[in-house]
Amino acid sequence: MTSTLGYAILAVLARGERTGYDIAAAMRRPVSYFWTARHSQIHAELQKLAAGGLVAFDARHGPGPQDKKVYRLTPEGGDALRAWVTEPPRERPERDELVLKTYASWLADPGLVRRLFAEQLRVHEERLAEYEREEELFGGPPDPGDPRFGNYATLRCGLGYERHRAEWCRWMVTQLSASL
Amino acid sequence: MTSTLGYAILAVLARGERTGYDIAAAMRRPVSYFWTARHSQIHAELQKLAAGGLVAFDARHGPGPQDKKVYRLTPEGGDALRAWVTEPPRERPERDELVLKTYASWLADPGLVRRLFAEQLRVHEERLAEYEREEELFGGPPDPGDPRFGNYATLRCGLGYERHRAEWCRWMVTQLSASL
DNA sequence: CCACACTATGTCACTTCTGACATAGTGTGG
DNA sequence: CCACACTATGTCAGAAGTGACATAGTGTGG
Repeated sequence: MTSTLGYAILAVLARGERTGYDIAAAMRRPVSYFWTARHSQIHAELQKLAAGGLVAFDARHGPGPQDKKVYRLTPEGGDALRAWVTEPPRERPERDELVLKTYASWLADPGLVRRLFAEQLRVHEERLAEYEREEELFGGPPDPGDPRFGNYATLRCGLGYERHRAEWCRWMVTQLSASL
Repeated sequence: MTSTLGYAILAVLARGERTGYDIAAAMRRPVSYFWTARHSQIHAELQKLAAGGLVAFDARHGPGPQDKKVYRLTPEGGDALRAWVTEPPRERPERDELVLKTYASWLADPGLVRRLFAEQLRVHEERLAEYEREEELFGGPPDPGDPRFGNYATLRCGLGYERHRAEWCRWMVTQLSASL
């Protein structure tokens, strides 16, 4: 019934009440690195969730032509989120533009391909450093019943992902250097 | 102009001529693990690519109500593909349902969450074993100018990804076991 | 005091992707 | 000889996601 975006929003609201704007900001750099949405999508989804009784809001005076709406989880929303969490995820199709480019890379100039991967390597190394700084702010893993466990566990995933990705880019650069 | 799916199709056709059905089959388990599309999307995209002159086809007698169409890259299609390969990829938003569930996992029953990750771990370990078998079929990395380099490099990426993912799932299971 | 960034909500046209429906020949195994 | 899987192309409704447009108050720095 509810889309995955809906659950992403519920997961954010489980941490505390937020405006649509706050939720969009939390998702801009993905909610701890794994789900993004524009505010246009979030406002629309919040209306659906409110219609379904999974979230409720108080209107308060705020800037702009409309009042601001502070959303919170309803008990039904909490139940729906809890039930969804332990259900197996649908196998989301992986779509990765860089890997697709790699698949076709034999056609292109090796020097240009090498530059592409060197640039990507830089991006992943930067992100890795950033995540490592953030990891230090946690003094080891929180308890699995603590909301902070969600943040820490997703950060661990991001950390592993960036490491894998950086290593692969480094390997690509090596391969392409050998052939020049 | 052309969508990423269009380039995915061009990348497949760069290996040789194919019918729409062949392309869909190649993408069902993603084109070497990174891009998927249904046949309904592929047929529609092939029509656009043909209209744009990036691919051409010969109709041959085949099963079904229509003739079968064997598509091939045109010189323009090859140029477009080659140019696209070395352009930086747009930062595709990451959307990962399992990581989203992790973010909300502190709300749910730790035993059920543990089961979810144990199951995911099994999936990744199986896939890893499969990829490792495939890697053995290559006797080391092909030359970067060889079409097989594309296959090998994407396989390497898949291998690294599955390893990272399995390791993370294992860590999650450990965390959730400690708290039971 | 003015410009600008930030807070805040919303609509709309458009693209992309999914899942179901529709149709039909060919080859294989029981 | 029949059922079934595979080859093969296509349409269509609807969901999901993007980017631009529209509007306006509040606080900060030069």
